[in-house]
Amino acid sequence: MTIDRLTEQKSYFSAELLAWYRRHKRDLPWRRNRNPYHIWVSEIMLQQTRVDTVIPYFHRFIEKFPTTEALAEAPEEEVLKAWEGLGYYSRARNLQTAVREVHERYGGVVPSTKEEVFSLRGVGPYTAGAILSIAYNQPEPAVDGNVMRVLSRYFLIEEDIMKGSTRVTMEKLAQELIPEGAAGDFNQGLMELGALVCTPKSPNCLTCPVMAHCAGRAAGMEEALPVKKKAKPPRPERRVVSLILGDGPNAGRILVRQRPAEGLLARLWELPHTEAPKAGENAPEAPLAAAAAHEALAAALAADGLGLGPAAWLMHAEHTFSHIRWDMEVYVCRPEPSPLGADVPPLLPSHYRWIRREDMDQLAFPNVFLRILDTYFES
DNA sequence: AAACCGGGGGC
DNA sequence: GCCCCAGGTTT
Repeated sequence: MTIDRLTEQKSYFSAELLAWYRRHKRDLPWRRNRNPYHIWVSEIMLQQTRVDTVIPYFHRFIEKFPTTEALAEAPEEEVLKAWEGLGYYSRARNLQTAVREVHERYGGVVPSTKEEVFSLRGVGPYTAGAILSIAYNQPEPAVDGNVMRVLSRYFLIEEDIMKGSTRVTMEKLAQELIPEGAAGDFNQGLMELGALVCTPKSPNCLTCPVMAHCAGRAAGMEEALPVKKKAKPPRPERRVVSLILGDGPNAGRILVRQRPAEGLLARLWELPHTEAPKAGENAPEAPLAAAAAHEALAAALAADGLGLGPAAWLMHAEHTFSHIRWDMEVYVCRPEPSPLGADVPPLLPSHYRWIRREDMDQLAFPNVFLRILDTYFES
């Protein structure tokens, strides 16, 4: 009786990849122990974010919130500040929500069953598998972008990896491949191979531990895989931004506001800004007239009870999110002189605040506003 | 299934 | 400029 070819290809892959990982694994901060909380934090930070970006954030975060209890008890604004610049801020708020749940329901111990881990806020199929396999060495698959790329090449799978059904197929396959008793190392090896060898472009097949049985390589398809439908381009939005300098008791301060609790950049702080009138269909790239910019800004601020004085153009800024592209013109402004005199500034809605530059240490700003403020303060 | 949700690095 | 990254939630 002969072992069929697919079975041989699988067992070869499992054994060689595991051995390769144990020889080549990088020394990463979250690999220094098996603290489930550390593993968890690292996996949330690593969602859609590169290892090199995460490392300094991980160190600072664990230093500031060393335990689930510390994170559960921290003010949300401190957590957001620690996340500032990482993006996808719902990850931070969901993580704190989930940690509080771990305290209320599981006595502060990160649970170790699939149902319980998966039910935690911000923990989906990938992260649940990662926590269970890496922290608890349970034989659960952890299929991320790296794993889909590696498996699609090695097994020559041409399904669109953007489809949910493909991920399910990959999870079944990945689970079958886990060597007995080595789920954590194997899953990390799969991702490590994707990050270091089986890269999206120009994979280093000649150094790959499983090249000998790689069907994608044998077919000359490694560069064409995985098959992935193209994403829609982000829709453009033209925005006008105000950097408002205070006078009277607010001299030396700038006006900032906190974003709503839901939606884009939820609860982060920003310079007041508003969407500018759409450019005409026939001239979408025409520069926005200064007068039109001031009018839009003044109208938006008037709705919050603040009058806007003259404005001087400062800079252009662009920022691209996954689904929106902000095309911004920034103006330096003064408040409209108060009818009661400069010593009695008008009352502001509670989500606005006059701050000094030092106060920014306490508030989380999206990177695009940090860049604008840096430019202003350095000029 | 598609949209929403950031930001940066590599080429 | 484009891709895509140790994805999850909502609609």
